[in-house]
Amino acid sequence: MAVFAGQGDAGRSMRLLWRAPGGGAGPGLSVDVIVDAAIEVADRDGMAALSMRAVGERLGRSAMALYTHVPSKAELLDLMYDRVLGELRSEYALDDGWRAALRAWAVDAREFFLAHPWVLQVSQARPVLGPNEFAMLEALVAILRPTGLGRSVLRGVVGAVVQFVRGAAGVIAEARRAAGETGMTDEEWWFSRAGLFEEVAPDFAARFPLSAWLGEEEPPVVEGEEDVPYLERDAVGNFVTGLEVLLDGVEAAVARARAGGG
Amino acid sequence: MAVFAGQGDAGRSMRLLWRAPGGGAGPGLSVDVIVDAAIEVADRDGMAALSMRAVGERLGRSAMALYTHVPSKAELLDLMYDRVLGELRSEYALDDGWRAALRAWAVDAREFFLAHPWVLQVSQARPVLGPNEFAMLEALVAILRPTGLGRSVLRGVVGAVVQFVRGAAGVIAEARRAAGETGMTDEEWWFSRAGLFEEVAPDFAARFPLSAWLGEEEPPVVEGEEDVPYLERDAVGNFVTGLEVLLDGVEAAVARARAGGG
DNA sequence: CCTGGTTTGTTTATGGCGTAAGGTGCTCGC
DNA sequence: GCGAGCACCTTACGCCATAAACAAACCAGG
Repeated sequence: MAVFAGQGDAGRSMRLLWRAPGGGAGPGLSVDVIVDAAIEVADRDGMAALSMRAVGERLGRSAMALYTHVPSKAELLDLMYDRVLGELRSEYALDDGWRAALRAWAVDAREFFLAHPWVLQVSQARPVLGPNEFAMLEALVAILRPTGLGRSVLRGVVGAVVQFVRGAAGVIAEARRAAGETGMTDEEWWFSRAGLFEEVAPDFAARFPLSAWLGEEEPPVVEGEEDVPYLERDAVGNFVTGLEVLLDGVEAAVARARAGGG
Repeated sequence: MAVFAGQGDAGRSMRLLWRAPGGGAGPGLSVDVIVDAAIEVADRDGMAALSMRAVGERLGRSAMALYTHVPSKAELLDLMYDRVLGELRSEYALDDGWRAALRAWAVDAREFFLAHPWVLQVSQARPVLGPNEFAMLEALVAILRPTGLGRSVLRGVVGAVVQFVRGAAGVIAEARRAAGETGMTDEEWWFSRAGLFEEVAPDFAARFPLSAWLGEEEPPVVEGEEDVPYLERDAVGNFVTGLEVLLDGVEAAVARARAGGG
């Protein structure tokens, strides 16, 4: 389920988020050490495997030892989330125009979400409001603001781009996780499924002709990505295509703003 | 976390998905009764509260009683997912053009996701492949195919629209859930947070000027939706704006396809 | 030096979870 | 009448987050 974080002591949580990092780097535990360990666990084994026990074990301590430094698992998640967002690039050159910059942002963000897929499972509502979340927003607005887009359209565009990238990355992330968990490649899974499919729904093509048509052709292999597995290749292709469609939409909004606004 | 379903006996799962519904409506349990009860639990209390014990209790049985009819919680989720997708409209009139139809689809889908927010937490990769999932896809393609879009662009468009709607609905759903869980309205939460914010990050406007600018103005109240809470109003506005941007992008793709394809 | 309070960690316990294993009684086909 | 199989039960295991109580290590003031 989407984990909902930050229900605990709001003040303590916010103070931890915005405090200067570092602090006492002694032999004992510290917030930073715990957050790093938790991120490693989540990166390697996924959100489902992120437990206080697992994090404690990685640090050679008990689960309860963490509670001295971190109020609860929910706040720990907030901290992990904001920490890891710091990896995102915060500036994009506009030399080649906003479209190239926004495309680069989307590709980087997709890469980021794939490196830390658990981030996609952190709730978006009532956001964490940490500094790095704002840094990410700042980067996006810096790309889009010079286009002359108004505040409300810009909000919509930012939302659409973020949702699209999150969703597209999520499909890829889940394909990878499934491959890891089942020990089955995409191809194996897909063809085993296809066999069952004919047994169980022999009239598929008649009942769902358009879906059948849509699935008829395999996704093409892009150069430099010859070893990308089946479902993921599909998802990557859809990401690239969908992103350009979305960018076209932004382009139209920009044109309208420039025509209307001066 | 996103729940990954369907790891069990693939054959049994598929057979359950594609079987004729109904069957013996005796006094005992049945797959349909269990699936309905599980959907009720998930709709009312959310994915986190969906446990075999909870479903059993709702039916006056033990948790283990369910296992006679359903192989595991994962397959139950598959069945819930496909069953509930059946609520979506499967046909959209094209009298007012594909754009109006696609907009209607998006609005309906958002409504659907808000009625069953747990659906957003079911994995998208290695899809469930139930009949109603294909029915949904069929409806979308039926809207877009007459535009003359090619297979690969159409895939990208479908993906982009679905991701966008899912993401936008997710934000709203999580805002609602948060309000319910914390017993705090969006306004209360937001203003309590804003107070902390000034204490903890007094230089916010200087560090993140663009984010500050973006947040300066409150979202307008749309007529007929005067009582929609704060964060949700914001999210709904972004949905409407973002959707039109996306539709503009699709429009550009359609124009290109018509120019190039004949 | 000692002493007392604070900090950092431990162990233990409670109530949840999914589900394996093994039991009980009812309903059929013969 | 009787054995088989079904529907359902209780129990148990190993996870989970975290509350509560306790121990050891540090530091300050005398």
